[in-house]
Amino acid sequence: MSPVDTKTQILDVAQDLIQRLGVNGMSYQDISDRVGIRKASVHSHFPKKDDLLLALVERYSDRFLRIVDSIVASDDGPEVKLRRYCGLFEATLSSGNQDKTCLSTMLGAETLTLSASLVEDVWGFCEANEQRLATMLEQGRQEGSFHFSGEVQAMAALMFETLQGGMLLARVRGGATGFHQTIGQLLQLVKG
Amino acid sequence: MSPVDTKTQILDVAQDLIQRLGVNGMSYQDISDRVGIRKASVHSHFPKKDDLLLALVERYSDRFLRIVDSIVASDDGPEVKLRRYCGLFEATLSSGNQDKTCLSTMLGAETLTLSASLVEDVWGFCEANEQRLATMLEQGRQEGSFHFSGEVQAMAALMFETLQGGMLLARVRGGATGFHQTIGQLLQLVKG
DNA sequence: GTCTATATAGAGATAGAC
DNA sequence: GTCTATCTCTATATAGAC
Repeated sequence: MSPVDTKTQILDVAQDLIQRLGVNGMSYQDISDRVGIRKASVHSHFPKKDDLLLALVERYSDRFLRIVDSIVASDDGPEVKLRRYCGLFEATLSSGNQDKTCLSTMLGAETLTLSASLVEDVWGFCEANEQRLATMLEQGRQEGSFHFSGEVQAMAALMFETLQGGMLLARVRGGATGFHQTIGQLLQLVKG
Repeated sequence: MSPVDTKTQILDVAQDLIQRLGVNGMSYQDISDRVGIRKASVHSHFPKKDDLLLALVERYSDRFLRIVDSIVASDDGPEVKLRRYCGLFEATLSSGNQDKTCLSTMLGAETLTLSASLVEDVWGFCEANEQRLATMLEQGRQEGSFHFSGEVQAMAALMFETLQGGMLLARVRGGATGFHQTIGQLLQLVKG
């Protein structure tokens, strides 16, 4: 077994490709080229593309939510927590080969071309994020540092949607400056 | 010439397919099937896929911004203007075969697989929308009905990003209820 | 402008040898 | 697990007849 086993390498490469090009903009050939194996070998690990995608979303969701939960559970104040949470998306955008969106952003765009179970998993990831956001917003309200109007749940959903849309637009604009500005604006709105 | 000429039919069908499935989820075959002509005939109108896409974005942008400008120029109050503007995106989501995103949302996701000139046109569309939003927000501030904190330009960008992200998420959720709620929340934040 | 026919390339996927 | 080889389908695109 190499330092990183092939299955992991396949997932790593696939994730990078999908976050940048989308599911329908990437192929098994692209994966095998980068991993340095043959297309058939990729199929032996993930027979169908949907198998790969399901495994990928599960891994991505677990990893991401684990980090989010560590932020929520930390003893930072609510505002710092929100900043750190938003920072995860900024980090995604600039990581690796650059210009990556959140996996759920890309799969969200391609929803109508994906299997029902995959969409369900993406939905679960989004729901989980909104729940974590709602928790942080609730903490800030009770603590007295957040003063936004409207329901906590609605504000959480809005924040997640803004982050998703912001990542898309950052790539169209060709830079992360606008996305950074949006996050600043978002936090200002939350503080009220 | 039929009541609707073929070139227009091609653009109509292509737009519907792309707004739902994306550029990379749709083909010339799909278009020709629905228009009722042969694939080669589609190529005679738009030799390369990029020709079709450029024509499509131009038409979409012109039409959409024309409606937006009529809203901006109307004698409605700033809040009604914003509501009407957001209503355009809600209408898109529910129109025709349902589950459509804004064209720029879909092309934004696929940015890294598209030609530079096409991305530039998408960028222009987004910029134009943010400008119109900034105008409406500025009017509301001067009139005294909007009290959000932060720069007008930053708030305009945030609004557009939220609408784009909201359309994506609406499809993942399988309904427009959440998107409608988000627009309500957005307007509440603007009023401050 | 639309058609038939075709070129070329790439997709996802499987069989079977090593 | 990885390979070669192959299957089948579909993609974009063009040539040339009607």
